[in-house]
Amino acid sequence: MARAQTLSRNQQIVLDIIEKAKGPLKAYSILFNVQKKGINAPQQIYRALDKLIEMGKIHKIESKNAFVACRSSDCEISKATAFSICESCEMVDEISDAKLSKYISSFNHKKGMKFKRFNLEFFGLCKKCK
Amino acid sequence: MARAQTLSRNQQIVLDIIEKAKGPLKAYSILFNVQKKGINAPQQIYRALDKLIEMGKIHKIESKNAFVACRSSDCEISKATAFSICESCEMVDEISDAKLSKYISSFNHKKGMKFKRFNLEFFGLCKKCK
DNA sequence: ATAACAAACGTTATATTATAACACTATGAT
DNA sequence: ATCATAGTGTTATAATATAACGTTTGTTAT
Repeated sequence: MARAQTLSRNQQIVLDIIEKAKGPLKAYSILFNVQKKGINAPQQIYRALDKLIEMGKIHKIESKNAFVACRSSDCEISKATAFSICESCEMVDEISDAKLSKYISSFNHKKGMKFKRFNLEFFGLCKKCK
Repeated sequence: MARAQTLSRNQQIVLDIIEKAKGPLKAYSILFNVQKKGINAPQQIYRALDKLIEMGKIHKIESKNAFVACRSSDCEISKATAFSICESCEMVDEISDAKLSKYISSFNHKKGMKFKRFNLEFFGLCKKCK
């Protein structure tokens, strides 16, 4: 059996940094921030990121190649993610709206494809930047 | 004034390749395919791609760093894109479903952000791969 | 027609993002 | 104890994307 929720040393270090951050972090910026803790190579970061994503602890913002902590306790499996992204200040906010998520999840493609998961990214200007 | 819909030489070359392709193409695979036509550098590809995206002729599949031709004549401005992506064969299909698009477009974030555009990517197994 | 401006081009160099491969270590299950 | 699995550290390299510069072409206004 896989260890239930225990994080490995590197996973914990990477998660801590991402959770403390105000916005999305890039892999190499994480790397630079943890070199004092003895992590030296991109591989170590990417491996931790992969696992954290699998566990639903973080999400990747695909349009930015950046990573944010998951704030909505109910998406452990990360199969329905939605974000709002400010095109000016780059702020990212996770949207957890049950209705929206349910609506999209129940969408069925004509061509017979069954969806396991979706990712939705909204773009605009946040309150501040407007 | 910008030229209405005329494509430049490089833009046309790149668009042709993408339109002929059965699936999403990566920038460097486009590059390798057009070297015989005198395009030698990534810059030339990326510049064409940027313009084609602006014009709504192609879309970027963010989760794959790949590009597909736009098949739905009504998204010239590319502000509401949705794709289904097979996790096995990598097939990508543009979804144009007015109802879905309308529903998502009309979604308003609590935090006061006004959305200009969204991109939705569904993942699963296509008919063949199931 | 031509000057002025904007868009596109070609090129070299470099930055950024991500993975391959290999040997080693720690942990958990039987 | 031993076997399997997950995690680690490291070097090297692949893949994706942009910066910067000077030139050429196309469009617009005069």
